[in-house]
Amino acid sequence: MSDTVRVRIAPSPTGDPHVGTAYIGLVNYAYARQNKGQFLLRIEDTDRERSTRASELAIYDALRWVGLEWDEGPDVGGPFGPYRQSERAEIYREHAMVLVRSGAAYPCFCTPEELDKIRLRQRTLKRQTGYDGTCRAIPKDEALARMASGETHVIRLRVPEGRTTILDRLRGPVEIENQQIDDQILLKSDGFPTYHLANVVDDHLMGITDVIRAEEWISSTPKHYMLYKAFGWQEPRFAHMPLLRNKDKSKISKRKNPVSLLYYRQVGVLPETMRNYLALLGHSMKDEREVFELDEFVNEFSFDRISLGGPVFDIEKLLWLNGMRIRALAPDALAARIRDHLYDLPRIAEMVPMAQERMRTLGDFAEVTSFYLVMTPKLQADDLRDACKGRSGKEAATLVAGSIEALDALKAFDKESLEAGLKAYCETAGVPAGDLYSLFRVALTGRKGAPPLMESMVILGRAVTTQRLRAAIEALKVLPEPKKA
RNA sequence: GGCCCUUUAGUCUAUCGGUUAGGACACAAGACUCUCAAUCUUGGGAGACGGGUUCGAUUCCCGUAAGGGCCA
Repeated sequence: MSDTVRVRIAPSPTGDPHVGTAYIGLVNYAYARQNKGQFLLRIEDTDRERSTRASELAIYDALRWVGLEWDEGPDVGGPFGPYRQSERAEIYREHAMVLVRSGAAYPCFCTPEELDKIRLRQRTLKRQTGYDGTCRAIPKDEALARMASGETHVIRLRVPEGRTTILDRLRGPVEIENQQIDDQILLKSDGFPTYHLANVVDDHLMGITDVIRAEEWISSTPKHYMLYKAFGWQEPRFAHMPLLRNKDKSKISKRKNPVSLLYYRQVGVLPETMRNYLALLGHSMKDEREVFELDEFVNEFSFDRISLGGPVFDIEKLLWLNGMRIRALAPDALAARIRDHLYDLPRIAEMVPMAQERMRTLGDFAEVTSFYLVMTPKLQADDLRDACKGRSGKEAATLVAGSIEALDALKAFDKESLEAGLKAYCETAGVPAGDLYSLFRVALTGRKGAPPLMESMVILGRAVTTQRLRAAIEALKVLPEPKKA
């Protein structure tokens, strides 16, 4: 292993770029810079169904926005590429074969039906479920021959007896019985690798010295140790950072929190606030300073100063910090930032079609479009009440909640998709579309009269739209019942 | 269900065996102010529980509980 520190983040390009990615990225970045090492970005797009190019580009955009520059990656290149897993399929296949030949892995020919049967039997016997190892016993020659004949198979890791002890820099040794670990699938029947194989192979081939990732991976680390051992490779050091949490302490999720970096950017959180705030979670500076710059964090970051309780992502404190940082800006600098954020021409141009026919003076533009720009429109109880069209607040809340799922299911967030998706939802829910739209209008704009809905949603974007709908659901749930006339 | 991780106020955290348990957000009160913010001052609020170890535990060990993650 080389002396220079090499670390990486490896996000999957599915959905919006996530605050968790920025959080882990920040720590990796700080560690790399502090040690004069390299910070790499690898795109884990082996899930061909869900990975999109748009999402990959959004990751670049969002990570650069928070100020994390990488030394090697799909877009900037580097000596250890390609850095996109979908372009490395052959490498994984070859490595899987190495393990099959050495006996550390074996092909499994069991069909899904057979696996179901195994599971069912284990369940009725109240035994631990998992692969029973049927194909382990197939002699290597026979197995190789069947593979060569084109018989459908996956490749599984032959998990040895005994126990595995991993070393986590933050927790010390963690021990686990190998029995707990299933014979992992390394290569799927379509020839694509699973996370574990791809991850270990890439980390090794890319010279990664330190794996700093989220705690959710800690229980798969023993599998990774086994793989390193099977290949005869030195494993990197591991550090598992605490997981960011929702208010209810569950793993941070878009159902309960805005998690898209794009959301925070759009709403006007400064990038330096975002990285400063993330640096406050799970780590503290020596003098407990809370407002500081990236380079200070790079200097002071230490694994010794990490606390392991999963921190709740608190938007209140984020906004307080943002206010502090806004006030600390020189007026000229702030002016420029506001101009870039609010009055950049493409953005205005997007809103003009909504505003033009509603304007008598130029100044009216500010009024008409204010709800696009504000972080949270104020919701009047009366307006919500009216928008319920006779339903109770709770019923309306359920209706909106269902519509969010319909929106989530949309691949594209454009006018046509929105219209089709919402219409279909209303039909299955047995609700006139107009009723839902009234709720949407108030939820999204804080007004009863506003520019066209679908277009407005497109301008607001997916993250802001869903966040506002969720806020409206909360308001609807506690909506006082109307006084009986 | 099995395994693993975690545990200081509503939230983020300091403390690396001896402190009146410190700071920050939020909250409350007051000051300033045409108002609202901002700012300043003040206030309430914490070591999950039970055992050990020790002269002494928030701190070390064990158990329980709770929360979380992963696997199924």
